[in-house]
Amino acid sequence: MEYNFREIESKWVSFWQANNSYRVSEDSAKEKYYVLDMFPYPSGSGLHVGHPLGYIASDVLARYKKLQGYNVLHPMGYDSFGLPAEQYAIQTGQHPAITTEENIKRYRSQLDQLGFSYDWEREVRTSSPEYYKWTQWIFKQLFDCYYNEKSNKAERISVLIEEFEANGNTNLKASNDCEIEFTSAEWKSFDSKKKEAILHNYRLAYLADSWVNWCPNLGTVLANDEVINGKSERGGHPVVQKKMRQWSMRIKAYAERLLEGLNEIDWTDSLKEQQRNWIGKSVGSSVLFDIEGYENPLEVFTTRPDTIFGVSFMVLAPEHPYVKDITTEKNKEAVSKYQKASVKKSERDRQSDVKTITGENTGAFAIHPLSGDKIQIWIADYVLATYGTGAVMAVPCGDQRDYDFARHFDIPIKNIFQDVDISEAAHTDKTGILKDSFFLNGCSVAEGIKKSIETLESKGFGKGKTNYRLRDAVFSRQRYWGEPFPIYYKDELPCVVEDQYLPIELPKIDSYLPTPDGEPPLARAEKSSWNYFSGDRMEFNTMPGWAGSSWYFLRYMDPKNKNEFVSKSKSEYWKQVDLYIGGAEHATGHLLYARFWTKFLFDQGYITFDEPFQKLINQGMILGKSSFVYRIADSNTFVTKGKVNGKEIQSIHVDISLVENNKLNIEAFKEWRKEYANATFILEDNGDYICGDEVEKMSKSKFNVQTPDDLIQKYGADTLRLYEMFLGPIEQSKPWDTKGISGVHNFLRKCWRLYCSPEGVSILREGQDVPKAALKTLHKTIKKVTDDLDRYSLNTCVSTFMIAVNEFTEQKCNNLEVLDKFLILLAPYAPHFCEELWMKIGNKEGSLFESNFPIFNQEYLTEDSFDYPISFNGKMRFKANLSLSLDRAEVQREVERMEMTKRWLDGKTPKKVIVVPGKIVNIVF
RNA sequence: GCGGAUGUGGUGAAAUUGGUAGACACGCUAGACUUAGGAUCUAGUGCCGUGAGGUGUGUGGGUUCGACUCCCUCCAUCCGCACCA
Repeated sequence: MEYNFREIESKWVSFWQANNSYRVSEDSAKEKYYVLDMFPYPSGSGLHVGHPLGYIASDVLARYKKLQGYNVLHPMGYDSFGLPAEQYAIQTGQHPAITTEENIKRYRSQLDQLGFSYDWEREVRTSSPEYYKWTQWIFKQLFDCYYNEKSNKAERISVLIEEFEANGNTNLKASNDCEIEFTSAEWKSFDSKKKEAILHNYRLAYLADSWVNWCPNLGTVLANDEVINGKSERGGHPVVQKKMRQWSMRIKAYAERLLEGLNEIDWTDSLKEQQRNWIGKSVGSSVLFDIEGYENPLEVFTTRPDTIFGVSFMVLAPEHPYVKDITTEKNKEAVSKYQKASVKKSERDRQSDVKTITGENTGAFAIHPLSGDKIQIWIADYVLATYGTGAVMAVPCGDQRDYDFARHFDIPIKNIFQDVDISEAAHTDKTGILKDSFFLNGCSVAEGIKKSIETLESKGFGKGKTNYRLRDAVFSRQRYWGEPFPIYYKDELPCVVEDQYLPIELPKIDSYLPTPDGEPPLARAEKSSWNYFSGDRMEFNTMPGWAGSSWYFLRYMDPKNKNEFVSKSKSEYWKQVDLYIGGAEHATGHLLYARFWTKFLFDQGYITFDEPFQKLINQGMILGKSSFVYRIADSNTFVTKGKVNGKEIQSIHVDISLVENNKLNIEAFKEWRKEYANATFILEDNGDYICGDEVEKMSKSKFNVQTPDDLIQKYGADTLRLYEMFLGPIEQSKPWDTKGISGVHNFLRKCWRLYCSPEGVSILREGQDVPKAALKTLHKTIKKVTDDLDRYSLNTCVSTFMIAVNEFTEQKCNNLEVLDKFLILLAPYAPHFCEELWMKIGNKEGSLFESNFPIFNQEYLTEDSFDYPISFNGKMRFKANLSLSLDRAEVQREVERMEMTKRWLDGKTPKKVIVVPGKIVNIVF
């Protein structure tokens, strides 16, 4: 074999390892470039072909930037805390650390096979104590900070305490859930327990009794982004609402900055839009309604305060705290029945039941703050307790949901829009002129909103307000395999562990299940099993999966630092990630949380940038291509695709390893399953059995999973790298189909022949006169590849390489100078292949990657003539080679003189002739 | 329902600021060579038509000398959100 990829690839992998070729360090003489992959969870099944897509892309770009002279940081690590290892531990009793270690080894060997240029000395693992020490440390900083809305950043709790001591909390503007107001004197009179409880309402990491998504099957709570359509993201188990004391992160405080920050970063619109949606900002007003015979006013949030005179009833969430107090005796029974029913409903049920209108009248009345009218108060579960104030003012003429509710329960509908018919539906557009609205009469929507807020504020019945859908993130999990909290309890009061005792390591326990009384697994640990123990007990919860992944990109900069999570000088050198590649499924989880932590660390001055990922590319999902055989119903006879017509058949998934280019390997198929051993076949006329195919998600049950290992075995890593890039644009989802991989492999072989004789000896010559054609091909290729890489168009580069090799082959090019440069162009894609040829053609020492990326020179591409497409009425008819020195008029004259032109004009006179020099001629007649 | 993305040959796709639609591959057809290999080489391959030619980038319209590209309408597929007040 001429091109022995197996030998070559293992040779260069060991060379790179032996020479530490990819070790990087800070170098102020060079400009930095930080390329990052989303690190994987090391699962037991290893890498599938979808993973490397992003890794190959980032590796190509990392190598390209390195050749261009950048100091490239390109690290890799493992998000190694996670459920599967723990589930496995529960089943087998084996410590999850052991399983994790094994899985990581497998991942590492798969990654090594692909020839990535990672600096493995910088590897991080979220589950290693050296790493999670700093996750715990960051948690401590969050615990010790609150969000000051005046300075618009996180500040220390000590600053807050000073403020409390000086002024109480009356003038404070800070994100909190504190329900009481107190003066400086009152603060001082509180005992330490009460003080701590109050401070807790301000901390960015805090304990609170909150409604959480509880997944009984997983035995843990889940964050909102881990719940999809009422089921757990992992495993698809049902999720119910439960009130529990949990650690939370006050991410809501950052809602506005997380929203604004999106304008500064280069992410796709769809991703930014998803985050905007998730944050869910709405601007409006809060309005206070007095309740007849009740001391507290009812606060609602509305985005349409201009429609305040259209209010015809109020609706509270069934869980609203006022309900029990204000419901009249007569309505008590019905209301409490309704409440009970809605608590039982899971969020999923509430969602799927959008069409059914339900609700119950409390019998109480609110007083309209501006008109003084009496307004019925209802409860209904379309109002969510967790959004806004859990209460709405219903304006049926302007809101379809309120309209339907009013119709259903026969509540009067007041029309406050001029010349608008609301007999069939509400007027939901933000248009129209108000009427029957006192001082708002004649106002447009925008004027009405402004004026109504002014009036409400001046009368003390409300004020302008912005609401966010984003909720604080639950931060504890009732699990073993996660970061322990640096927290112990004294009299059930949480206390932080001093820095010197970090990390708090996971203690040994006898079983990874919850305790019989429902405590998390850590409650099983003996006091002596903890490497640090204080107070009455340690925290039994562990941190969620997103804790470690929210800051790992920073640790890569300084992975071995024992004194800081990252040194200031190193984070100042490497700064943000310049290019981040990974899947879109992290839109509202990891990518939001990482932004949040980055902003926090920025606020506290630990880093100098507040967005983690400047440019982000979402690689598309790789779908599987399944193959089918067609069995004639109730028989053991299989009919080829071309002869199915009309027969009654069953499609059966067949393992894709038995199929090549839709052609079934019949012998292998017979051996695949016992029941097929005696199968008979109806074949195509040429004797083949052709399978059907369909694009589906990759899954074991569909026999369409493709691991990179087989392909590397068969074609080599360089072929796989080129092929994955060749498939299409990186961000597009596409079916995985090995059909076509041979084309890419053949390209490498053809390229090899350009450099070497069949014996593997270089056939290149140094030439004094470099052929013009070869130079032209080379520089055309340099230009195209550089441009394409700069716009992340990785697929088109591969075509460009193919064209170049085709042209060089045709030119019989054997010029060392030209082909030497071409190797550098190709090297980011096929590093082993290029290193080998680079050495063979005479570069004896070192690695190709120490050289420089070729620079494009226009000189070699300049032509003196051009093959003009000559079109008539916009249709290209023929081509004419004309000198580029001709001006418009001269070109026109030349073209008009031509025989072909006369023929196409067919005696008619051109009305107009458009000449774009160097581009096109268009004759209009 | 709202928001985002995508629609180009038998297949993956290309066409970067409007300027030769289908590059480059796969597959297929015919042929050459070879020890009948998944090797290599040659020719062909959007569709209709023997041909000249016609036609063609999801649909219908518009702007333009010229539209895959810009504008409007509709359709389909995928993704996200969804009683959010």
